[in-house]
Amino acid sequence: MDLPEPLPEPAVDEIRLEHVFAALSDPLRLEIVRKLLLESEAFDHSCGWFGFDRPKSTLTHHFKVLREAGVTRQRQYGLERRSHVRTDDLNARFPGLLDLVTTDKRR
Amino acid sequence: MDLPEPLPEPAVDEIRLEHVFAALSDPLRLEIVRKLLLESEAFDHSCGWFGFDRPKSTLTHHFKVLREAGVTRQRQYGLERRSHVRTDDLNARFPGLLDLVTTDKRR
DNA sequence: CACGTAGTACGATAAAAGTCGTACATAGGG
DNA sequence: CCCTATGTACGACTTTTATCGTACTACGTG
Repeated sequence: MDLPEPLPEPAVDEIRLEHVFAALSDPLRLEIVRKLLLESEAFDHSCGWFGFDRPKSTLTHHFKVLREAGVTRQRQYGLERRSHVRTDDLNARFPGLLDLVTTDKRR
Repeated sequence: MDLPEPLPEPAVDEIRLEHVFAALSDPLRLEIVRKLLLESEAFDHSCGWFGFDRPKSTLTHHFKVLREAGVTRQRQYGLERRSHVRTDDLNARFPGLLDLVTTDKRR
């Protein structure tokens, strides 16, 4: 089955550890990635799904930061732009990193 | 053998993942931690040891950020303030994170 | 076609972070 | 005592990041 082309993103070997750390150092983006990992492994989600109480322009900004750091992959489905975590790529490059995100205890 | 008291630092269970990510998202601080891990596991080092071409005030700032995030522990030895990575604490809280720092390939 | 929706680029603003010079405190040695 | 060295707090400046409103584009539906 053909998927739409992903939006521009770094190649696997271009993903920089400090860029990934920077992307995940914001609490909102950390929560986005955690939610993607824990609650939606099988399929993508558009921006609206996350239920964050933020203007769309703010969420657009954060999704772009995650994509440009190489943490997420985004594809356009008609009106919707869906994201999921580049789990295989990140596990190849930084094994265990995503486990830290899912197991970190929140207040 | 008595060591000097560490400078103020967060308790193990107060260390926040996003604070650690933020501390390690700066290339200079990432390099400081990597160097501490790879080249000096057995003993502490003062600021001068790292050989960074930066003013002392800049290095003081970065060492403080690392300590306040809970990544490093600093102790005062006479004139010198020596740092090492809180390896046991970080491995307990975020297993595998420090491995990512040491194995990350640099340009 | 019109309309509603998703999502964006742009720009403005505010906040945060990084850089570094300066003057200072402290420690240690002679 | 003086001198040197380590390292800092403070403040100023620059850069980066976060927030969000606005106007817009593109898509899907009727």
